Amino acid sequence: MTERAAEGTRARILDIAGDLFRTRGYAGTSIADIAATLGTSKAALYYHFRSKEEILDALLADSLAVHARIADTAATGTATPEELLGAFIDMVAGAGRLLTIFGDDPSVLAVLEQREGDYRLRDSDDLIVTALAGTDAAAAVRARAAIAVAKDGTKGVMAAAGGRLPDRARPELLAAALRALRP
Amino acid sequence: MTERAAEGTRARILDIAGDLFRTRGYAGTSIADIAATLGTSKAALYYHFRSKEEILDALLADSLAVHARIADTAATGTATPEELLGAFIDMVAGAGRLLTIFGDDPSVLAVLEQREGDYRLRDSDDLIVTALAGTDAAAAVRARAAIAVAKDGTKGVMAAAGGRLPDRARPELLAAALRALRP
DNA sequence: GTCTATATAAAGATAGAC
DNA sequence: GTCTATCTTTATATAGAC
Repeated sequence: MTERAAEGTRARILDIAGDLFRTRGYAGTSIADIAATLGTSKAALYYHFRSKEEILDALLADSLAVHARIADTAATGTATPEELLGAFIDMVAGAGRLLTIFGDDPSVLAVLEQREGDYRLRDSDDLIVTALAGTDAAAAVRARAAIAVAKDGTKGVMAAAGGRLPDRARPELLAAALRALRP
Repeated sequence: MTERAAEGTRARILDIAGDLFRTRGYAGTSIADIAATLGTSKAALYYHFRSKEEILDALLADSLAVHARIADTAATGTATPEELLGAFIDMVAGAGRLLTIFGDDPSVLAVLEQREGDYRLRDSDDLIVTALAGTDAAAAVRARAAIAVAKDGTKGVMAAAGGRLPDRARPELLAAALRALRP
């Protein structure tokens, strides 16, 4: 029963931290901020997580895994542009508040890039550009345009719609991304 | 001569701070970080700027003005989509390292949004969407897709090209943005 | 204009009681 | 599991000498 309660508290912490990290940034959010929103003391937080960075890791794990999987798929060359760009849209839409954290926050990217041997976000973006564009420079520009639609366009639509992606928006975004991709 | 030196130092501080804010985030960068890169003491910084936030303001002033001007132009309804989207590309490309600061950093947006009566970044984005799309929902999605290309697509191309926008890339991005805009 | 030294506050994190 | 109290480090910012 206590174990169950701990699970719930842990989830609430992640929920609150995700919100705060997204709106104030990772570096701009303190443990005290999270504890205050949670309604407990700072020490209570440290029962559930050993550090602020561990909270960040827990939040990023899923999103990073999804991103890596898309990059892997891209690397094999078996996926169509529709599938790749659609996967990006679904990643942003599905991760909801979580995903947007690491794409937008330099203080998060700084933490990730400082860890050597770790997963490289930018590298995997390059992989996907290559999968969409090959080696042609102009095609690479179009590929980055298409990715911008799938990621940031989706994010913009979600923000304007109050945090979720309307059903009608997905095909519209995918079609726009594909038009951006093809001359 | 001292006055001139002060001007130069001030510019160097802005240059360094812009770099650090961009890579580590505003909240993730300390005055000590800036002073260390500058090669002086922290106290020396406070001769040129009264606070860390004043440094941010100095960096943001130009970019915010440009963004507001684009929104104003959009509001009058006199500009074509080509002109609006081209202006966004030029804004990102021209501001170089500076502009990307406030679009990417939640800790910067938190500072800006906390100041009431101040310029609203998100509102002006909505203005531009309306100018590009009118009231139709599907068209609004396409407008956000086009803006994503102009802003984030440009940023992505610049990052891949080492920080500047290649000549060939501008028309390619603009064309991609326009294709995203039109069904 | 830049320095050393320091005031003051806030940060991350831990100890030990309950 | 959560608390109060506290340690340690780091942050912003200032005082006053040079």
